[in-house]
Amino acid sequence: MADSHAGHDHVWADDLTRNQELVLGTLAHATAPLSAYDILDRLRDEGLRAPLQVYRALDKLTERGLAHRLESLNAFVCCADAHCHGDGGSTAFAICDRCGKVEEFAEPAIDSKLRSWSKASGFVPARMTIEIRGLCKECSASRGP
Amino acid sequence: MADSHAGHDHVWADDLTRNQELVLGTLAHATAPLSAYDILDRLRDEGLRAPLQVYRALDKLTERGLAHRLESLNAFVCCADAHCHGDGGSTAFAICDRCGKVEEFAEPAIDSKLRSWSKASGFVPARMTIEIRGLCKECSASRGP
DNA sequence: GTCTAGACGTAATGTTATAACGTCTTGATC
DNA sequence: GATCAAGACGTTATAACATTACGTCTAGAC
Ligand SMILES: [Zn+2]
Ligand SMILES: [Zn+2]
Ligand SMILES: [Zn+2]
Ligand SMILES: [Zn+2]
Repeated sequence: MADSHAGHDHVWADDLTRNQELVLGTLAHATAPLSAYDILDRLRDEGLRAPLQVYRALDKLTERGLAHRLESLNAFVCCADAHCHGDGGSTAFAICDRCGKVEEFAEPAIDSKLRSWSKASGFVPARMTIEIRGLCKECSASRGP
Repeated sequence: MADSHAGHDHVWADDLTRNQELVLGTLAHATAPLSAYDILDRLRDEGLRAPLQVYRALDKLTERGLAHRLESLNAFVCCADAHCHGDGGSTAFAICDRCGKVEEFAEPAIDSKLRSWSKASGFVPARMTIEIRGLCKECSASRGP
């Protein structure tokens, strides 16, 4: 095969490897966060056989901000915010415990509060995790007032 | 043994079980977060043999706010803030990637921002995770200007 | 005394993540 | 064009984290 990894249906970046594209594509089509093993299962037909192939791709994708790891779930989502990639600001996630839907949002005021606490404490931040678990609008509506 | 589990050196609550006291005591004496298996290893001499004994105690302790789970580390710490226990407000953690030290702090403004985002979005929050990874004051000082 | 709820002990298993090794491709350098 | 270095890749094995399932024991309610 001369032309590598053709057949994808969206381009996120021009220099992703085949495995990275496969993993990102899988995340993009998912409606809920996927664990690395979920992703692996969905890519068996594409030839992936080992967890490490997925973890390596996820490492690169999260480094570049094209995907995010949800720490409270040990799972991954495709970045939903074009402005988010690599702007250094922290991103927050609201995760529905019932349907799995994830909303990615930025609250600059939160980021700024965390930074000012850090500055005051002498702590040098490298990475921030902000996750809310609960019920999304639809799921809470279907459970009573 | 008539009098159950004597010999501890601090009382956090009057109704902890023996396993819960052992686990909380272990966390209280640690200088960095401990995984469930770390805790288990330190309690072999007290008779604990299985992970579940530790996980069950941790579940109860975290429910009551006497210990906290650090999601980005899959590890646990003793609660460091007497005001924190069960006040419903979210607690934030700054975790040093070099020495492991954890600082627990409350930023009501952050909590309030997250709640107002939730209200505006129709999301019903149940639990919030706020963790900053980086270098503590001492560790960043010993690494250059 | 009987019943029940909850903590406990144990074994087995499931899930998430990394270590260690060698190969292959690509692109720079000589 | 040969050599070299960096980095993606494939594979196996293993480590680290967490839960399911089942039976026992005790304390308190009735
Ligand atoms: Zn994003
Ligand atoms: Zn939902
Ligand atoms: Zn606390
Ligand atoms: Zn430190």
